[in-house]
Amino acid sequence: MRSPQLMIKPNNCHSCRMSALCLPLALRTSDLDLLDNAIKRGKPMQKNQSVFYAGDRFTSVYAIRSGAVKSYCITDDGTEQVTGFYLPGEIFGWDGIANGNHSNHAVTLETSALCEIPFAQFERLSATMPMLQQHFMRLMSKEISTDQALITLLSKNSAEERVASLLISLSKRLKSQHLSATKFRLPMSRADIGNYLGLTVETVSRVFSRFQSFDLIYCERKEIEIINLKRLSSLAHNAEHL
Amino acid sequence: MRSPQLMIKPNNCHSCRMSALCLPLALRTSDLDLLDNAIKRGKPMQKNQSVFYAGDRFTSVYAIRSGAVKSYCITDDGTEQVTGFYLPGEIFGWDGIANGNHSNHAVTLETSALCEIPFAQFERLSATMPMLQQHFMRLMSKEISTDQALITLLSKNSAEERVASLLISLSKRLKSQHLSATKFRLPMSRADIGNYLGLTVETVSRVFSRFQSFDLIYCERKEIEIINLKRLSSLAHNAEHL
DNA sequence: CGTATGTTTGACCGTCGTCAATTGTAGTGG
DNA sequence: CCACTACAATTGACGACGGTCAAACATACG
Repeated sequence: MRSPQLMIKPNNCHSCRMSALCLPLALRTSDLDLLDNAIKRGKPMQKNQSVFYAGDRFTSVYAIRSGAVKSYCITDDGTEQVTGFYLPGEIFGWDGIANGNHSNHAVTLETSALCEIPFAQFERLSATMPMLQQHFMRLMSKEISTDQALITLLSKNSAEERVASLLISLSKRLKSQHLSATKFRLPMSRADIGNYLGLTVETVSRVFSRFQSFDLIYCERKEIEIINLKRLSSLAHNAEHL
Repeated sequence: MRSPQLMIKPNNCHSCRMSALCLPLALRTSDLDLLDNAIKRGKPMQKNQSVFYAGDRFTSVYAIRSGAVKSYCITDDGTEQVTGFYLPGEIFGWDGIANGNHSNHAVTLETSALCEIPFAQFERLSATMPMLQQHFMRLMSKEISTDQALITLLSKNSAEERVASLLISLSKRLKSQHLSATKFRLPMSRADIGNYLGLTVETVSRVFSRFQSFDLIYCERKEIEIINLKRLSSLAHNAEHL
C-alpha cells in the first residue's frame, strides 16, 4: 500500500528539498545539526489517520513531506468545521501554542509522510537563535493572513468564486513545490471542500459541473485538470493568501 | 471633545489596570521598568483617525486604554473587509510581523487612548526574557483562534446567530474589563457589523429589529441593552472565542 | 437650518440550502 | 473474481434566507 516515494527519506534536514520552507534560511550549519537531531522523521501514515486530536498536549508542529492533511475542529453544536488543508512542504499544528493544547484535530487525507518537529527544542534553541524565533512568528503570522483571506472569501464571495479560489490556491501551492499547477489529484472530498468553504456538498458538486460545462476545468472524481487557468483565476479574487 | 476619562493616564505600566493583559505576568519588576520606558503612552485620538495604514512599516503593536478600533483591509476588488474590532484592554497590530508591513488598516471608531508598544524593544528584550516571547506567541495564537471562530461563524451560522454572537462577544469582553455586560454603546456602525459578519446593512438592521420585537434586546441607535442574555447566548453558538 | 450620513422598512428576486432519488466508486468478504 | 455494501458524488425540484433596489426617516455635523 505504501507508495514508493514514501521510501525516499532524506536522512537529514540538510538534504531535504523542503528545508527552505521549514527552516529559517539564516541558520548556521552547526545550528542546523542541533535541530536535525531533534526532528523525528519518517512516520509514514495511511489515509484517515489522526496526527493529533483537539485537546492533545501541544508538543510539536509537523511538516508534510508527501500526502495531505486536513485540520478541523468540532463546534459547540457538534458539527465539524474544516479549518485548513495542508500540502507537501507546508507546516501545520500551530494551534494551541496559546494554551498548550491543540484546538484542532488533524488527519491525513491520503497516505502521507510527515516530519515531527518537537516544539520544546525550538524554544530552547530560540534563546541562542533569534532567527528561529522570528521565523516561527512569521509562520504564525502567515496562518493569520490565510485565515483572514478565508474570512473575506466567506463573507464576500459567491459559491463559484469560493471554489475557484480554492482550486487556484491548490494549484499555486503545488506549483511552488515544482508539481503540476494544472493537473493534480484533489486530496479531499467534496464534503470537505464544502465544509471548508461554507457550502453544501451539492453546491460544490454543481459548481464543479458548471465549471466543466464552461470548459474551465476537466474533472473526473478527484482527478482534476485546469483547462482555462486564466479565466478560473479571474474568478478567484481571494486566492492569493489562501 | 476629549472625554474626561482620557485624562486619567497611568504614568507607567505598573499602575495600569490593564497590564495583566498587555504584559506577561511573570515579568520581574526590573524588566518591567525596561519595558515601561519603551512604551509610548498617551496618544489620545479622536474618531476616524488612522492608527496605521496597510503597507506601513510594522514597528509597534497597540494596546487600547479607552475607546475602540476597527481593523480592515481592502480586497483585490477594492471593497473594504473589516477584520476585527478591538476594545479597551485589547492589543492589536499583529498583522505584518510576517513581512514587516501591516496588512490591515486600523482606525479609531470613537475617541480613543492608545499605548504604542514598539516591537523592536520586545525583540531585544526577548533574548533575555523567554516569558515575553512566549506571551507574544500566545497573543498571536489567540488571534488565530478568533479568526477561526469567525470562519466557523461565517460558514455555518445564520444572520441571527452571527449578530447574536457578536453582541455576546462584546458583552463578555466588556465584562472582563469590569464594564457593564448588558448595557453599552456599540462603537461601530451597522455597516461595519454587517461587513465583519458577512451581511448587508439591511440584514443587520432587520435582525436588530427582530431581536427587539422578541424582547431579547432593547436598542436605540448605538445604545444597546441586552434584556434576555440567556436566550441571546443560546443563539450565539460561536461567541466563545470571538 | 440644511446637507450628508446612518438606519429602518418594504417589495422583490436570486443564490444556495434542503430533501430526495440515482448513479458511480471504493473497499470487503464470500 | 465478483457480489455486496457503504460511501461519495451527481442531479433535480422546491423553498427560504438573505441580497438588491428603493424610499422614508433619524441623527450628526457644519
